[in-house]
Amino acid sequence: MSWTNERVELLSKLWAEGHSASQIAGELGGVTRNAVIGKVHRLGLSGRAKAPSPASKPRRPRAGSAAPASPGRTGTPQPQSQGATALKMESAPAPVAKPEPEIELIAELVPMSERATILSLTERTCKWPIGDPSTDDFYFCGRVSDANVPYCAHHCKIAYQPVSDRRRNNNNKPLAVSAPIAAARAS
DNA sequence: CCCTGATTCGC
DNA sequence: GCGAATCAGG
Repeated sequence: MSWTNERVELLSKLWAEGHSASQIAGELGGVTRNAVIGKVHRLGLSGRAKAPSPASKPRRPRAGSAAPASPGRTGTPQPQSQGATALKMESAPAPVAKPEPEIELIAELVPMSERATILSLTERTCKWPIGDPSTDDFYFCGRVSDANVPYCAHHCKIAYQPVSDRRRNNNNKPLAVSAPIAAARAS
């Protein structure tokens, strides 16, 4: 697959929204996260919020051709950009930052950057449905979950509530009680 | 271990 | 230009 204008545009959009490279790769399809990262760099839209790390990164000395070369690196600072393409992207940095520190209390509020579409769900993403599946504002929680566990920690608490300890008998085993669908309706 | 992005370099 | 391999960090 090649990087068509549309794919590049979608890549730029998702990247700007804070999606991870793997998520973007998953939604684009046909590419790996490495491809996405590579493209992101080539497009020059990398380094989002990344301070110049102190000291590290001698970079791999991979055997074989050693390209020492690094003498005169002075000169052109590279203006970059020059979007000749017909991208309608409004290069709005939009700092956004991180606003919500407490997601716990807010029942169904997942940051845009973490929301998942049906296509980006994996074995370790929360599949808790949020919203009405019949509308376009529907999405899955998408936060990380343990392998093979369908929901993130937060939604597991909702999905697997103790069968109530009223019964002094015992049974500590968590039982699946209400289907998330019910909760989804309510939200 | 899982994940993240960053970088290099053969193609 | 592309992206696998690799690296470095969480």
